[in-house]
Amino acid sequence: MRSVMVQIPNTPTSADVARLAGVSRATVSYVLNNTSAVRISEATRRRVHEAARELGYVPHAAARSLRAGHSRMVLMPAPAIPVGPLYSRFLSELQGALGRLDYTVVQYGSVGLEGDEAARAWAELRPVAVLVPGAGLGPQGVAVLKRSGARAVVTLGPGRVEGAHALLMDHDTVGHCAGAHLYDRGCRRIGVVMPEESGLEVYARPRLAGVREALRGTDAAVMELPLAYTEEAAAELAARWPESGLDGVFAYNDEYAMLLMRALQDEGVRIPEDVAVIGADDLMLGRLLRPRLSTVHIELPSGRDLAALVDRAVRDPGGEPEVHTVLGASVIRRESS
Amino acid sequence: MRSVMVQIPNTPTSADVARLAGVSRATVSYVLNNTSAVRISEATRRRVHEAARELGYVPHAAARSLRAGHSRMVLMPAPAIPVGPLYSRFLSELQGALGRLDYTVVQYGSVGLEGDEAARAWAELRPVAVLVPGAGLGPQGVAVLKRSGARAVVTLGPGRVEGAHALLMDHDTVGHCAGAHLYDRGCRRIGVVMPEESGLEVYARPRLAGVREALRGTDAAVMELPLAYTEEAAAELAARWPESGLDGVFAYNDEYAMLLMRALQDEGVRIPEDVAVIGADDLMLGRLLRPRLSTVHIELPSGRDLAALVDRAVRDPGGEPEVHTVLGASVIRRESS
DNA sequence: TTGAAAGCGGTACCAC
DNA sequence: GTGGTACCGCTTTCAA
Repeated sequence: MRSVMVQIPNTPTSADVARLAGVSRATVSYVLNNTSAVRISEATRRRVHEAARELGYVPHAAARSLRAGHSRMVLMPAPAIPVGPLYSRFLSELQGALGRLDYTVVQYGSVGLEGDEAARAWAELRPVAVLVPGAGLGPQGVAVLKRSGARAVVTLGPGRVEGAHALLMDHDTVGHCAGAHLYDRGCRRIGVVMPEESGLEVYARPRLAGVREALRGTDAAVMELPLAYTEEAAAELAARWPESGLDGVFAYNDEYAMLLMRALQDEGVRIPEDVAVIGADDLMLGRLLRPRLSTVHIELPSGRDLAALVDRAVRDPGGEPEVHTVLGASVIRRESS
Repeated sequence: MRSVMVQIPNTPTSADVARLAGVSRATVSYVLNNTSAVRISEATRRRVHEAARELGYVPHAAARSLRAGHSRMVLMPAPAIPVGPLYSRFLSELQGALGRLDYTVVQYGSVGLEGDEAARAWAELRPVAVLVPGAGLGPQGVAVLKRSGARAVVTLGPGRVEGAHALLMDHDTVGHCAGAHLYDRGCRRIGVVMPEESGLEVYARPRLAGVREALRGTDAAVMELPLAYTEEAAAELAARWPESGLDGVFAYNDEYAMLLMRALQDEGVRIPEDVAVIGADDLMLGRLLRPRLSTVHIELPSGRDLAALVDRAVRDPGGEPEVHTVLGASVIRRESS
């Protein structure tokens, strides 16, 4: 004896609530928003709440923000590639922190949209703030967003963009750490793994540059090692290893390091005696390898700090763009180097 | 000589465009939306486009959908825990497919919101469809969403919910595969790793149940092995291994399998001679372990199929909820079992 | 071919 | 204390 009501009822509006409670729409608004500037009798309050509950009334965010002239929506593009536990934690923390500040975090599925074109799509939602990881957003994009009401645009990536706040996450540092470490360990012919998977160049290039920089002016040579994330590619690379004469390698990250280490070991190359290996990201799996993997530990900014920056920027949109360097990198030496 | 204009201009509206182009707002709307029901002279078209470009006009999505009475927004909760490459791929594919069907995919940061409470928050955005992975959404939540205009609610998880379409991803199957395989390999005392990390019970419990089911009525015994994702916890578990008498273990997934294998090997337990190990998810790392890790390969539904389901449901909201079983599982035997 | 105007749902000012 | 009402930006009928 359920679902006697087959007809899907229209979405209830505040007018419906008002009618059912026998009051005006204004009163409904006052009650449901606890407007302090106006006093409503307890009896009326109850009637309104009761009516809203009965109808299952849910306010219409679009109507509200249209009227208010602004929203509390913080928009980020949804990551297109798998993100590791590090970044994932950071995201959760950020969402939690922004949520506590009463912002709504929304990740926009921007598959197939590029840079400033994406910015237009985001701008249609009139977010109060936009957080953009990676490069790809240009000054034009920032301008579009600001003109459409975004009070804060924050980039998280390698460089700063005119008009936007920046959390500089310069992966040069990561490569620099790795390069310096390998050099200290006595390596003079150093390979740097460059993943062939698309979407990773953003991190791979700066890391390579960092290694180069760390070794500039020394007697060490740097060699790029393009590598697809497959056993075959790794085996092929390992087969050519002896003739390469490499005595050290920065494997881009721990996962590529594991792939490469396995291939090298299968080939009879000894780690670290024949070649020192270091990864990055300090993933659990590095500790589980034998020899244990040396790695560059990366410290992302705290989600709470970024949330605070966003809030500050929203409250004072006129302020100078803040620029913070937030990517900490430090070598964790284990057994592979 | 840049930024002479310091004053932040107000967000341009279609009225501004109309004024600049010397036409009415209606005409602006016609032109920018390519309304076919009405013919606008080429000259006017150009003037409007020109004006829009010059002002950097971006339409206001909220106003538009308020007027239209519906949006093209497909909402999903943003994952709170790190997602693996499998699910990540699935998400990208889904976003791409929905994007091609002209939907906008938005992931709502629902950190700290529970089930039907979250549903209310989502409903405020008046999405045309809602996709909810996992359990946690009850019939009430579905009702709230539908009443607020969602034309399709799809759950992706272990069970179905009254009123919602369901993509049944029953992880029992995964455990069942693993259990049956271990039994076939001769195991009779079988351990099942239960991750202690929160958020994973949703998958762990059904997988355990699947193992139990596969072994029901046989002479094999099943034992739960709570395990935190740390080396210490794994070492402790491995230390107690001999007395446990286990000869087979389903390690929840490949990552926990790697953790456990390492601890067991460090303890001198031989794999697969002393104990057979199988993981799940068919991650690359399983192929890199020695012995190579047997695993349960999991087949998620195609993003395109789900996108099609959503589109169908949106076009025909009255239709019976579709229920599909979409989780394929098959054992990939390698060397660890 | 173009314009005037109503109205989507909510908020907040001003009367009563 | 409560109600009437103008208005946020956009679409779409109806008239001209």
